[in-house]
Amino acid sequence: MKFRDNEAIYLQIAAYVGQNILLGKWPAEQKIPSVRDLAIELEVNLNTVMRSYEFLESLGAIYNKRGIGFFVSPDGHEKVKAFRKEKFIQQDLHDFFNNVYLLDISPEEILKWYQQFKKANYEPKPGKKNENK
Amino acid sequence: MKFRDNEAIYLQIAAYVGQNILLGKWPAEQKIPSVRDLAIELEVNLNTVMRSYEFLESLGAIYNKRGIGFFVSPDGHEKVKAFRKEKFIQQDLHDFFNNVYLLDISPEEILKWYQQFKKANYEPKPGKKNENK
DNA sequence: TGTAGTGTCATATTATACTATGACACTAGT
DNA sequence: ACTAGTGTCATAGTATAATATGACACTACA
Repeated sequence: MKFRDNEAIYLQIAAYVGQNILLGKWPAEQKIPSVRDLAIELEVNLNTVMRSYEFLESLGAIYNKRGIGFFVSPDGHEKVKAFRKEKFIQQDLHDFFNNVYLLDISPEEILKWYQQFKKANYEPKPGKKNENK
Repeated sequence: MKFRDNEAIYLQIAAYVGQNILLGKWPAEQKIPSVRDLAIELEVNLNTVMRSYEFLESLGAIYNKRGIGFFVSPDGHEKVKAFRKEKFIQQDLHDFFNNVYLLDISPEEILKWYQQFKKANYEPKPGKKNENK
């Protein structure tokens, strides 16, 4: 997996897991990949994934069954959403608006780009099957 | 100065300097604070500010006069704007839209918040003078 | 010609993230 | 009972950011 260099890898992995929960790919009570499997899949160290899971567990988004693995909490979806919204409002929004203002970008242009974004990333593509992986 | 913990301090300082250039507070050919002065003002180490200035110099936004100090490049405004726009388009925009989609926030709400942001941060406040510091 | 202000360089130390590796205990299923 | 899969713990090593200091060369100016 490709990682940005401006954020800790374990937080990007937590965001990746959170996104799968938010999108419903990993529903409540479902087992998520083991720390070893996800480490191999994302090509990072086992300890790094463990740090991500510890973080998500501290949010109450996932929980652990001894000897078995990690599972999405019954209210995992809400927990992830609450955390992301908090961060979004408190941090991302201000920086984003500041850039829009300083770079002199019109709100209309932003709206247009957003429509393109949705189409490109979340529109059902009729010709494809098995988008999961 | 308060720094976020999710981005290197020297980059946040570079962004701070860049913002002053974009806002016209520090026009072309004007001398910017010495590494020592800015280090004291922002309560960081001298070396950290030097790293910020090296970075901005590599962008062509500022340049150095030996023994005197750093100055805003003739096209410093454009250089800063080009860099920020590139980063904005390539990195920030996708994450922002992704959050808007996942958190189910309406574009109309974003627009409303943006108007509030502009009023709160960039509207001239009649009662105040000497906003610089 | 001092001297204060400037950037520059070198070294050492601390903290954190990430990696690498080995060992251990718990659980499920054979 | 054995075994495979799970999380957990401990230790060590590497890289980077940030700090703390001291020393040096250049420039402007009194």
